[in-house]
Amino acid sequence: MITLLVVDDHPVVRDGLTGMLASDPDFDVVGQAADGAEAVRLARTLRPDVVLMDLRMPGTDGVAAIAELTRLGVPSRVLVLTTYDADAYVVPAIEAGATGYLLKDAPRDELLRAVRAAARGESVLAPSVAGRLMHRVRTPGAGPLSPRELQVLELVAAGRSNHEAAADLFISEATVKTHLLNIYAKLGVGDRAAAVAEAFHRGLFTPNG
Amino acid sequence: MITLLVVDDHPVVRDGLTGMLASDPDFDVVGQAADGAEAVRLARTLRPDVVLMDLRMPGTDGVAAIAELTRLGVPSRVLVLTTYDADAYVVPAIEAGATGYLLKDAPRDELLRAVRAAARGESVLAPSVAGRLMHRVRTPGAGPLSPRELQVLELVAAGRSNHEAAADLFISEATVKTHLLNIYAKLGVGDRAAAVAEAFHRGLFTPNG
DNA sequence: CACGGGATCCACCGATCGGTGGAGGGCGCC
DNA sequence: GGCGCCCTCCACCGATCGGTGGATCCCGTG
Repeated sequence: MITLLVVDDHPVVRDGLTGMLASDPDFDVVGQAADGAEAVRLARTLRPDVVLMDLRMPGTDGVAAIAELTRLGVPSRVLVLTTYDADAYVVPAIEAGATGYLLKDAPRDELLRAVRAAARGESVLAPSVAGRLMHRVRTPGAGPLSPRELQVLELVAAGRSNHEAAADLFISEATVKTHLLNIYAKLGVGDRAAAVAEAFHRGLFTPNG
Repeated sequence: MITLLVVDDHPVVRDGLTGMLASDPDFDVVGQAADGAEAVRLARTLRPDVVLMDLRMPGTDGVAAIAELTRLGVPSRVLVLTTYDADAYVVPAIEAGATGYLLKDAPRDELLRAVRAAARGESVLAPSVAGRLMHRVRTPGAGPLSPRELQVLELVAAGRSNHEAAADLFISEATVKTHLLNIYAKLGVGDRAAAVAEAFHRGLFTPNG
């Protein structure tokens, strides 16, 4: 018997997962949470075998929740289940201590197999996610953007010129340009427009009307 | 008794919706589909009262499916249920003939109420979606990008210079610049980087690793 | 302590871009 | 036919940007 905690901000998905898992007598969903903070609270008291965790949630997000569980030494295995397979989600989630990473378009039986595997402590990765990880280890110099670089890129995406961005950050325009050159190198692009596009592709930015 | 067709490419969501609706004796889920083409096929034969339709799906997407149902004169009401509330989805879906537009983070009871309302032929809109529509009517000159403009913007997002983009499209650089100026005006931005960001925000571009 | 990395700054140059103010042809709709 | 929209093209200018090749400071790790 495997006990589970289902974490997702969409009620539809929570119910879907719970229902799907309830159809199998091996599984017992002992709790549900709609955000990261609630997830940590419930995981600490319920101590489920597996936590099915979405990443993008209002308030405390999934990665922060995973890190917190790891820090607290909660023995539950965390299986990430999300729609997004962007770099910016995959790597931090695994670094934070996730046991597996699945995408929501996974078929029913694959999900059930993954939960069983996670309960045994095995690592389960969706194919595209695995590919992303391989690519990551094979690309050494392409580290992530520093916080400052991300700030600069956000301003650029907001239409600020180098000069304006410098004023916003209380630094010189030269520094902004240096940051941008480093950003281009890290993202493998040649200008600010492509850098913004790449930031969206990597999940550094999230589209929000 | 309200008959329903559930359309979503995620098995988890399909099951979640079906389960949620099955708990109420007024509803009867008579079919499920994983993409737009299947949705049209099933809707024609099953003739459900309401079609719960996701928009982003592999193959035929939701908007195309809605348009096809309208064209065929299928009497089912279509209630869009998706994660995305970007301009580029909302307006086309409603133009295509959707009766309502809900977001997946809607609570359980709101969803049930919306389905009943849709079955009666009433229009139901999520608050943020309604806001978008209001804004749309209040902003007259801000029409959508033309196909050509979208092409240009895509090239710019890919890091092409005006000169390179012109070569790609077999037009002069002057034309590319004209298109870009029109794009800036339509998107309400001042440079190419901000235009790319705005395109992602409006759902004109979709992030994809 | 030494090393590396992040953040800051400078001067200088050529290339590119944003902006103006036009113009003409084609297509669909009323 | 006229109107509007889309696509196309031109010349010119100032502002901005990309790129080079440095430099200093601070901080945390080994």
